[in-house]
Amino acid sequence: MTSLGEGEFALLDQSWHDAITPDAARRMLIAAAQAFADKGYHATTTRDIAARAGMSPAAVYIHYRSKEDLLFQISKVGHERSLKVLTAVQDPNPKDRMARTVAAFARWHAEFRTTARVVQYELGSLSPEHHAVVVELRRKIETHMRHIVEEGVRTEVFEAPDHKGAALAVLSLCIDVARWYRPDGKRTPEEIGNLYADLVLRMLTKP
Amino acid sequence: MTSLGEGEFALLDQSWHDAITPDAARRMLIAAAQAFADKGYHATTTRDIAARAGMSPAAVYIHYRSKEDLLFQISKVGHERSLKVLTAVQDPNPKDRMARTVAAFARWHAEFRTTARVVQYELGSLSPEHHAVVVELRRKIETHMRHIVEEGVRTEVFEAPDHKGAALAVLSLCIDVARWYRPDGKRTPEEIGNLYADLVLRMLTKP
DNA sequence: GGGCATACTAAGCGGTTGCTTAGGTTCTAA
DNA sequence: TTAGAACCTAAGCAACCGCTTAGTATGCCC
Repeated sequence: MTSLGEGEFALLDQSWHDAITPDAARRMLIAAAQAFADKGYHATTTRDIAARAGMSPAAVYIHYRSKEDLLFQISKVGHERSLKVLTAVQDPNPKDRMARTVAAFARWHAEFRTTARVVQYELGSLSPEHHAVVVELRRKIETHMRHIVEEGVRTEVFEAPDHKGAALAVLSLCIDVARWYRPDGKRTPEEIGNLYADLVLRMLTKP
Repeated sequence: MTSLGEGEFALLDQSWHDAITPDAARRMLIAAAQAFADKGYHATTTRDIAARAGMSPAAVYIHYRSKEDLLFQISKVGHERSLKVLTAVQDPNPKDRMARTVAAFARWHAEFRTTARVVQYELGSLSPEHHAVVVELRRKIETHMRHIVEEGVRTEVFEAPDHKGAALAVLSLCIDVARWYRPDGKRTPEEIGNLYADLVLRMLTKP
């Protein structure tokens, strides 16, 4: 329901710069992402997207096949980004690895809340073929988190009766940041990441 | 995308029995709740709701002013139910109180996933007036959880540098159950409640 | 300058949307 | 037996949807 405009656009424009060209196509995609995050995919019209991008309704179809294609591009690249953020951390210490991973993943869901909301809440609107592509990326995310939990349990620093359930809960906690985070709130994305890293370590660490 | 039909309908019908009469109005509301939970408010048509309830499209408007009115009834009663579940637990021991509250709240979000999804993910589709009503109920939910955290911190069984942040994280964890829970999964709502109660106590308890 | 690809707009088409209207059926009670 | 309330349907209206078509402006190579 809220939009920050200038500052948020600049952040997203930079974020999508290497993935989407030319400029007009990227502007259209960012406009779509903001509209989808704000009102939801089905409540957003192609005229709405075009207006946000400062172009005519027909301009959408020069760069994209359909409204659903626009959603798929955002969802696919968004999922790839969040997977990259999750897997980027490498640390020999299981506790440090978990803490840094959770901090980065939770932070991403706050900082790139616009993209994250589309990634997490609009998968049901994808076509069956596109849905399958995205589900595969989500499977990788779950597997990776489960491995971090299991590494900690194996080295006896973590304690979890249900590895998969614990991994799911950790991911769930981070993902839900995209739902409640507001850019005008008093916690910065970095602070949220640190708070969550601390909470998760408490949750998992063997006493 | 999945629907269980018979069994789920019976559960919801019983759940809404005292709040919505007559029968036809309740059938319509349950049909709407299932459709909204399944596909989202904006992707659901009034013809779709009527068909699920086994009636003609015009029948919707005998019992409800508009499609948005249907959403408001579900959202309002749903919020009241989840607040009641949260506040029902009374226990002199802060740890037991938190454990039982989290277990009940998380369990509710699994068991009544259909209602919970509408409650948690469709607030943005309410009219400004109806949105305000629901936001007030949400404020009460947050306040209540913060008080439970603060009671534990005061009696020195919990440890949390940021009371409000911790309460938000606990609620967030429970709420997100509505997103990932599947009735055909291997964990029962009760098991999820117990798992989550354990995780939250570990998160908050002073070592 | 001429030929041509790229990027865009104005206008609008067929289909769907939320909702209304006019009318019919069933039930209760005097 | 009949008046009237409650409940439901068939048909359809105005507005809006995603998307297409026909045509225009701009830049680039020869």
